[in-house]
Amino acid sequence: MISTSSHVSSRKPLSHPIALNAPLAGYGPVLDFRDFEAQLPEARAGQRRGLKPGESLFLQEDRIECVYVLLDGWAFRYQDLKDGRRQIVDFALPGDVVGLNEAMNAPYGIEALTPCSFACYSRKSFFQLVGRQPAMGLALVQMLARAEARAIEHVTSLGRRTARERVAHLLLELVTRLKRLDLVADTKSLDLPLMLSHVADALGLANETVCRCLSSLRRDGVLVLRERRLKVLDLRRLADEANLSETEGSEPVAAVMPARRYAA
Amino acid sequence: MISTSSHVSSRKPLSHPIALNAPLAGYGPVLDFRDFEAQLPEARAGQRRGLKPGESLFLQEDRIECVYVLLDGWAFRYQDLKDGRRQIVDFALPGDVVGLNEAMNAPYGIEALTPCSFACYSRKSFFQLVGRQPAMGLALVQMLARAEARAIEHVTSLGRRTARERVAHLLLELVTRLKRLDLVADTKSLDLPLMLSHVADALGLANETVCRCLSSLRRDGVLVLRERRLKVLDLRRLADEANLSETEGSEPVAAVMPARRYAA
DNA sequence: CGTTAGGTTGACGACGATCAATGACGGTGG
DNA sequence: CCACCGTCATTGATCGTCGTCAACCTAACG
Repeated sequence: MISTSSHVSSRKPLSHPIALNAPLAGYGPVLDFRDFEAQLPEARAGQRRGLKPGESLFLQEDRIECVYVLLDGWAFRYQDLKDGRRQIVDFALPGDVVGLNEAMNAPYGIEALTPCSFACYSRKSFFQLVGRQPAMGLALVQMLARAEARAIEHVTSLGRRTARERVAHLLLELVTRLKRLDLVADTKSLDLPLMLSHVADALGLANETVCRCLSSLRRDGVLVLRERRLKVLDLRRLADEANLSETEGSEPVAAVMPARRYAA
Repeated sequence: MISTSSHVSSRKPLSHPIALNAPLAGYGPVLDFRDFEAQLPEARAGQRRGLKPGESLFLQEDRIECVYVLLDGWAFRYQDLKDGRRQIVDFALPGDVVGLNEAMNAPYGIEALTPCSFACYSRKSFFQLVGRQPAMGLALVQMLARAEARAIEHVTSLGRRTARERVAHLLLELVTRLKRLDLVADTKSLDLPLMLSHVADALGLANETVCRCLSSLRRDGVLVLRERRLKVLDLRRLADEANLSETEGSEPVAAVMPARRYAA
């Protein structure tokens, strides 16, 4: 494991529960569906579903009836090939919604990376509830937009980036998302509940290759991996290593990462 | 070009314009947004935007205001890296909607592959119109679900399939989509307005590699590429070559492809 | 005709996969 | 407490797929 601890701190609640006039701009305060859940009257709260690391929320091919909001923990979506190889498609972090726009049978499975807690809604009640909270409709669109942007970046990574760039890019993405969610205490140090095999399966690489890339990034002073805890020493460098797309370079990354160089 | 002709036949209208009680099942009759457009009273029709092959609807990084429905032609979404490499993220076929859930700035550009015609709507009026046509809300969700499934397959392809498998998989995907849209006259022969470089950029390969894969698939009797027109000789074989995901094998593919073996 | 864009084929090299051995760590049971 | 085991990380050696470079071909077009 890159990280020993498989727990993810439950975050602090927002100061004011829901910003009703959230700006449409993509990079305003983050609304996520944990707020949605917090807002609901008791009776409306979704049924809970807890998962231990390694357990599945549903399997590829399962008929899925529900929309799930990940309240706490990390999970991932994956797809298996007939020949047994696995591809991790996306990581789900607290606030992410899964099972939203599938047809009948999910083309992927969901597996917990840490202990997870999901809220489950029938499609119907989910949309009813969203309809009742106008800000949540907006949040939903924003979330889908971010998920799609990530999917696109993922395709680009696998298609056009070297192994080292892919690793750097994934780490950068995760750091960025965690920051958005206020899940990183310290800017530089964070727990990723990932094994080499998860990173490898996400990036279309072999475990050994990921290991070598991490080692070389460490040798080059970009990060430290000690006692199974990842410290990013130099975010700017990491971004350089990631060979970002033209869009990525500009706003979102910059907005989330105050340019912070060597000087501690 | 794999295909000489860059025109795409405009399809026949549905016999009955909109099936209001479309089954929720993913594989019922295909509703697409060309119907939506056809249904609108004159005054509501979106403004038209025509594109010639190679022209862009918008560029990566552009602020996009509109939702676009592709009425006719082929286009593709792409992303450029800082070092100049390009990745094609997705192909858009008639009936596809683009620009739907972006935040402010598109993380990708759109370029026409054939002469294209788009209908443009402001976000607001698009959602109003969709709200007025209940079946279209359903169609929208189905379309998004299919697009997401494709994105996932794309990630899996790039991550875990060999060059040959990727090429077979892409061809299969395109054949399947064209059939769904009634855009293939003959089962076995079809025009793909693609150059090697498009396939290569979509699959994260070099032009030469794509060329070699196509040649070898031809040698092996899976397809024919004569006078720049692609004929698929053996869909079943093609599906075998594609190393499908566990889900893909079953329904959607099978439903669209009547099992058709060697015997002509 | 010459020019150009794109397709095809071969030779070669590099990046990353695979195979294998070893190390580090945690858990379990004697 | 220590021996044993299983899981995962690490490192080295070798191999294969695919990218790169280069030459040539073909078709379209002025």
